Amino acid sequence: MDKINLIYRRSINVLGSQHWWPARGPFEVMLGAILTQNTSWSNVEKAIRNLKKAKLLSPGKIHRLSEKSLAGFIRPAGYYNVKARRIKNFMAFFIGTYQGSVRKMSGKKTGLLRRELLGVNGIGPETADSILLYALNKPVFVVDAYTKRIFFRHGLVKKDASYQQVQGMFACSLRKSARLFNEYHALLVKIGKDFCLKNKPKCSFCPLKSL
DNA sequence: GACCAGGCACATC
DNA sequence: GATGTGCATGGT
Repeated sequence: MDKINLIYRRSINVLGSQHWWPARGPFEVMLGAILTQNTSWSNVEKAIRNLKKAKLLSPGKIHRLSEKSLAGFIRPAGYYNVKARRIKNFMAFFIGTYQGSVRKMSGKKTGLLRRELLGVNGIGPETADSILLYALNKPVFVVDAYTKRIFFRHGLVKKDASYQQVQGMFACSLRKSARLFNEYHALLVKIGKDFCLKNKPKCSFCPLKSL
């Protein structure tokens, strides 16, 4: 068995199923995907809570909200001015193209939709793929900083590997399943947070030790 | 106080 | 195509 499958098997055997994404419903997931850019999820939760408390958790309401006002609500998530602009850009696209309907958006072919998402200023490959996988249940692998770091330390990719290169590796080795991609990515984040830290890796406790 | 967190766009060479 | 920089809060 190849190493990519081996890492998955070992991770899920030791850590168990992770039950991602920690948000309620596809719309919150899409919002969270932008809010969590280079930011911990606990801060994202605070931002979403603020919007929820103000009863603003809908595409139309956020679309009508001023950028400045939105920035105030999402402040705890950091980069609040940039993210407010990015969220507004996304809502304009979501409402303009799909009338704010997750069902309509989900009906589009995955490849085309990915291109459209990447066309929105503020949505890059990871955010687009997070939306596709975690909000719309499309079989697209999400590559993030943890994924790259773990795979680099296991000698599977070069340090400067591109997003596409890493994503391609998964596509080659794994069956194309949203459920599997979801679980695998969630496990990598768990391992990244708990063991594969940036400067102080705790390799001796890592489930992937000796792989 | 330093370091880190589920990126991205933009400028510059 | 590669490399550098700004964006910002909150937890450890």
